[in-house]
Amino acid sequence: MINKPRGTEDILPKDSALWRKIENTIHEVCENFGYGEIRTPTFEATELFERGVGDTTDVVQKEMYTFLDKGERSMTLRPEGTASVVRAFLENSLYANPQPTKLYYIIPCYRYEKPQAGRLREFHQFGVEVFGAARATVDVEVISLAVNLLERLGVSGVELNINSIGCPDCRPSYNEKLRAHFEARKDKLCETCLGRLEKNPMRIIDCKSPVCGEIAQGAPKVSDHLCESCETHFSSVKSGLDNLSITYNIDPNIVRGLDYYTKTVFELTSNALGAQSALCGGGRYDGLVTTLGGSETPAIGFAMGLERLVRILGQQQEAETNGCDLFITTIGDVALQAAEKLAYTLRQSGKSVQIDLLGRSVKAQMKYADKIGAKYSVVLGDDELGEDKRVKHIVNLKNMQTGETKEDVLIAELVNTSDWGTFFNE
RNA sequence: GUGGGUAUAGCUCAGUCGGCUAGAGCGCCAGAUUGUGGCUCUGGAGGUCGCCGGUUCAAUCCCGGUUACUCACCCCA
Repeated sequence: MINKPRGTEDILPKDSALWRKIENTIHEVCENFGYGEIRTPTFEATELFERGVGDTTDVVQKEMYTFLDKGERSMTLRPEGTASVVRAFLENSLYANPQPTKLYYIIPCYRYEKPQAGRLREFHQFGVEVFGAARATVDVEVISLAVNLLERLGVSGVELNINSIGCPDCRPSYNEKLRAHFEARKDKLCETCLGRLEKNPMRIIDCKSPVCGEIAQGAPKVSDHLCESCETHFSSVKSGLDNLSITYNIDPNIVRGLDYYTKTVFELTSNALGAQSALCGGGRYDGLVTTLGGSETPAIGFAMGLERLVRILGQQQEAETNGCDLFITTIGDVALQAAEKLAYTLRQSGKSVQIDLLGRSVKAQMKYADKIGAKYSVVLGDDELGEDKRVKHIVNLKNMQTGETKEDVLIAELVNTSDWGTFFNE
């Protein structure tokens, strides 16, 4: 017996309806907001993520599926979507189109992590990226898109948390103050935080170790050290959200684990998720396009975890059965041939029809029709076939919900009627 | 990568203070007079008791290891 790889999931027919509903809603919302879908490769040159995501991050340092291809090139299964989209934006010169460029994607991502509730090695993200627009209006639009998606899906109990983490103008001086603060207490910091001290001291604030957390309590806050431009940007974002009546909390501890973020960062969390409560995370990344070799281009985006969304919605609602419109019960092989033909005709015209595939008794076939949720059924046997074993064109149509039977229905009538409920005056 | 919990039928779980052919409920399949489902009844199939090793006359049960699942930490969606 070969099992699925650790941290992967089979999505079975009973769940795929919910997945499709989510995906369809995503396409609708993005259409309404004017975003175009982009599809990029599942694997990319490893260097793209090292430079794009940042080589100080855990994602790059220890969670990537990296391998050498037959040409000895280092390739990596994408751990997230943003770096690829930026690469595609530059490689396809999308900046030459009318700006801004508004993109979205639904993709599988791969991270070598230890699986847990809401965390898998292969998982799916819905993400949105906007290039070439620096104003707070975009931040608000992007956030409102995420909020509206959850509204349309009927996800409840979600909180929006926002913060600003500054820009290349104000971050260096803030980082110096932070570094000074932590440097003085260096001996108490955990090992990972010692590494962060040099490369990215802001991430120490995020550290969950109790000692580091305590030291971080007294650390200077980003919000008190924003430059004027970041300050006004952040307040525009806030008033923009107020304008749309979107409620939010300001959470100074959101720092984001990916190095590329600047200014606005935000996340949507749900209390229905357990420890991995983040449903959606994102923010502005004005420096990333330059890092990946493009000219200076402001950008913002987010990613939403689809498995986490499914987890919430799966708790909220019953899975629908796919059912079928008509089950044709058959007696004997001649009748089966007639049934195959009738089923094929009806299926061609868009009806969902099933026939017996196991050669079972009439009773067992009816039982099966009931179990799969057939709305109507007919029986095809000698009585319907006539003397020359050709179909006489008359059947009894049974309404499986009410048990009512409509006798002597012409097969032609059955084929030509779009709603069989009319046979029962429904 | 670190820590806790769990591992017996397709599913949810009993159970054996170590001892004859390992159980229940649900599900699946079949039957309850000949061509009609849902309720009920009867029967059946299905388990190397996660895997390897140790202790023992004897292990599904005790011990060690291992793997998987799961939850949490870290990190993140």
